[in-house]
Amino acid sequence: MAEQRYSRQRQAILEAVKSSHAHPTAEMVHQAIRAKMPSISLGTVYRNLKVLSANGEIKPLYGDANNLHYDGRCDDHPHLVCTHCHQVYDMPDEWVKRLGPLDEVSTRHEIDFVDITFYGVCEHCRTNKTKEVEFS
Amino acid sequence: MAEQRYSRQRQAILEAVKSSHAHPTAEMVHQAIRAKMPSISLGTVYRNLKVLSANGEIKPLYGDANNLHYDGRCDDHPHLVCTHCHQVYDMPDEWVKRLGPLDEVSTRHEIDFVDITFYGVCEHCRTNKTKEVEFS
DNA sequence: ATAGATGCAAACGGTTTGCATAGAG
DNA sequence: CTCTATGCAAACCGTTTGCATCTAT
Repeated sequence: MAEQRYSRQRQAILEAVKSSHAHPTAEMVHQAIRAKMPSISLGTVYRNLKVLSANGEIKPLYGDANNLHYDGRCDDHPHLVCTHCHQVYDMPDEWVKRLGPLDEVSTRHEIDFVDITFYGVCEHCRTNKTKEVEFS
Repeated sequence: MAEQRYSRQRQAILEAVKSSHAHPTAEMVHQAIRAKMPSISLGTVYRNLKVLSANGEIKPLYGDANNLHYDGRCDDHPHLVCTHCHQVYDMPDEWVKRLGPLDEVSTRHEIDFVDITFYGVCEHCRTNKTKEVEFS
């Protein structure tokens, strides 16, 4: 791997993802950082989210079809994707443990990691029946 | 739900997804059908994949970040996404059963279904070490 | 005859990239 | 001083959409 420099922007992006509980998208990270660093470009955010993922410092979440989200927690745990508001929630890692060791899963394929994603209606949307956003 | 007509195109698309073991993307379905129905448009394929998903006749797979795949099998089973070739494989539903009943998962959120996706290197890519495609 | 479905092509939106410049080491 | 990272804007590419036409019922 080539040498890597720790720019203010990269630091801010890592910090933003780590400190957020919302599993932010690139757009959300960009908005958040702009408050303090107005000149940061969206392209820089995208580039750094890739770099940080490759470094294993953050984790991409594929569960929401519409947008790529990122998780500051890198330990293995499931998520809930709300089919109404598209928000992503952490779930207890108990459910990952129930699967047992990954090397039992297949002898033919090499399994590196699992993703468990629950889909449903989050507690907020359950009460706020008003907002009817379509999930596709 | 509004009345629905069973066009030749829709039939062909359903048939193509059901009969494929490759968890095809819209593009793949389009190519497959073009052989026998050269005039079918990609837009029609996209529209019908949505309709058929909404009908519950096929299932969208979000596990591959790059492309939306579709599964002709609608029963609940995990998949393996190869991080080298992006191919999607079926895995035994045993792993879903290990999670236990979904209504135990959360009392706060309403859980409707789970998705378990394994990531790794498929048996084919394991032996063909030559092709080094990057997964992002 | 009447709506739903199609083909075509343009538009969309999230993400990536080329390039000149800035800035970390 | 060197070479990675940035900002900007254009390009990309998978997907959606508007519209005139076709077709299943």
